[in-house]
Amino acid sequence: MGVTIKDVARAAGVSVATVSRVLNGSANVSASAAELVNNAIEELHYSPNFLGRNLRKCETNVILVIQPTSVHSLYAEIISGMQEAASKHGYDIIATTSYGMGEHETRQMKMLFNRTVDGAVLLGTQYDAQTINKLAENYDIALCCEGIEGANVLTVTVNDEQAAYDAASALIRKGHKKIGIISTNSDAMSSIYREKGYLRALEEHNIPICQDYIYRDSYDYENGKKAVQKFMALKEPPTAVFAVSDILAAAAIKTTIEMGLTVGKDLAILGFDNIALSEMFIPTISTVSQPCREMGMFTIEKLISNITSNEKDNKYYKMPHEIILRQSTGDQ
Amino acid sequence: MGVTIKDVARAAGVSVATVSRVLNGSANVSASAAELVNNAIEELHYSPNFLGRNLRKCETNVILVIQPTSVHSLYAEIISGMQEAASKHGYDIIATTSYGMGEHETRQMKMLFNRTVDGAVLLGTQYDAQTINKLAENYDIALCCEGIEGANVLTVTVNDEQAAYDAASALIRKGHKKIGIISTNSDAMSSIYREKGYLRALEEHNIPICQDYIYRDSYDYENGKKAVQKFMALKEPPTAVFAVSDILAAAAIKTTIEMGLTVGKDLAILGFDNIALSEMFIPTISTVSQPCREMGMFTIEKLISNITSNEKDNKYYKMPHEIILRQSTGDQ
DNA sequence: GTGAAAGCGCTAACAC
DNA sequence: GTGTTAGCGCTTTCAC
Repeated sequence: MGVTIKDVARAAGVSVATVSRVLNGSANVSASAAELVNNAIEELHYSPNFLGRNLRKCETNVILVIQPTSVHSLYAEIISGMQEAASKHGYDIIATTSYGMGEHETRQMKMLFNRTVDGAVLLGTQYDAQTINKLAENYDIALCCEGIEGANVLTVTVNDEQAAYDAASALIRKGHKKIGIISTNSDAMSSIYREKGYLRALEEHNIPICQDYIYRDSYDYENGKKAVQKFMALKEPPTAVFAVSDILAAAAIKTTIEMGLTVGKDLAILGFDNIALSEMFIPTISTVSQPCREMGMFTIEKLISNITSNEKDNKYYKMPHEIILRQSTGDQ
Repeated sequence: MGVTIKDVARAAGVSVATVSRVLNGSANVSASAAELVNNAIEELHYSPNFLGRNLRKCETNVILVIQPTSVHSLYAEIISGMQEAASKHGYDIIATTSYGMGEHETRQMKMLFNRTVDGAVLLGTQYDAQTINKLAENYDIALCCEGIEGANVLTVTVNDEQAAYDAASALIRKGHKKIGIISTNSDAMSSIYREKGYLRALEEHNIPICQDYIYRDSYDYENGKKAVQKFMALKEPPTAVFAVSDILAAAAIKTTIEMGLTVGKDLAILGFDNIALSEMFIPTISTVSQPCREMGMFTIEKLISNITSNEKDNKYYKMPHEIILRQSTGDQ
């Protein structure tokens, strides 16, 4: 093994306690002793072994973030915000990817159980409310981006229902009456609530709901294509489409163009997430923007506060969204 | 603190050694004792504290991966391959993001120095060869995707020079003689070698090199735009462009279209990386594909072998690339 | 202001 | 096959 606190103590001619005090910035150490210690540290290239420290202190100052996928720049932004907030409090963020698979998630969550990390944030999870609630009894966890019905745990998301309502309303305001939705058949709350918001917008504007205008499948890129193909084969195809993700919107746009139609004119398309792609795409994609960095920061602030205090905040926080109209709805 | 090995031992009526043996699958334990222990573990919901275990064993079975950015699906793919290889050997991968900033990278590398992880992979680093070499004396590290001139450490990349040569040659084979390159002014070896490969292709095909056809700036999306604007303002604009990244290529494509030109016809554009975007984009982007998953897997295999053995493999491995021609070069 | 020593949870020699 | 025990590197109480 490498050089330990003992070696430093010996080299500096002080006790390990004094070295430890210097290491931890304790006030009770004389300037002369501190200098001896710091010189020894320098000389020996000493770096404290955190396994020892963490074991002793029963804390690691590390927070685990489990993301369902890492190709999604949405999560990258959120994690970036998390990192900023964490470092402000002396914490580190480490990220793993579950690929939406429970087995991976469970394996990664072991870092929480085996005390390798102090807390965990789940950006979408395979666990159900009951499991989450049981975990939350013993560990500090938070949900971000994706809530779970019945989970009594710190949660931070946008108001998906309202966001989708606003998105559909924006399309209605542009004169559309035949509006399709590309949704998912997953049991993800975000998706369900976005569908609800879409329906409420139609209802409140006295637009009859048409089941043919509702397409449900997985989040996969491919399904944006299938949805548009299905929609456009209808006798009365929609003139606008709301997709619950920008990836689906991108696929929808691509398919629309391949059909020889003009996006934003023949068919308006509006997505969700405002990922990097959305602004790069041709045409640029209208979308609902989530305050990613802020959500990440807020989640970590709250989680660290839960970790360090003994009164747990298990509230459900909803952050403000924003509708961004670009070329794919004929704007800009 | 939670329940410890002692609690389990007491509950099972055995010693901690026996519990430890069961935990670690040691053969020297009777079936009856094992059952007692397993029951106690179940009952108490015991999960071993890895801080204790890791401290004792001087290993964590965790490998740190530092990526310069997390919005890049290229890295996501590589890390996915790493995860697959790691779990095969009972290791976990944790990822952090440096945002290309040395201070972050240094802070994250502390996990290596303080023994929180057994090894580290750098997907592009701010460190210079000298620093890397010094680190490599005491720690197991690997470079993936981006090599460093003079670094004597396990490195896995594609053959950037040859890949760029092949890319430019593909354009030449399509009849282009006026070929621009959108490169970077960073000191990243990948970028430098891609430029070299481009130059060699022109030379070997007796095409004179034109300095006006070489645009250098940062990797930022914006610069793909600027490059095309500069190229197209020339008296003799290029008919093809090779960009050292797909992001730059995407920007170049977008700008070309905005200029009223047809990509693949008026201007052929070929990128590098084959990220998810490249196939989604309109038009689809011709590119050089790196074997991301394989590179990730291979890097981890080698790194774990370095960690567990005492003869270090510090070789530089070059993985095979592939040229993929799509719509942006007028193919498909 | 400083040192001695206990102990965090675990593994692995060693003894039986 | 099982238990006792030392000790991994560190922090922190307690004495002085």
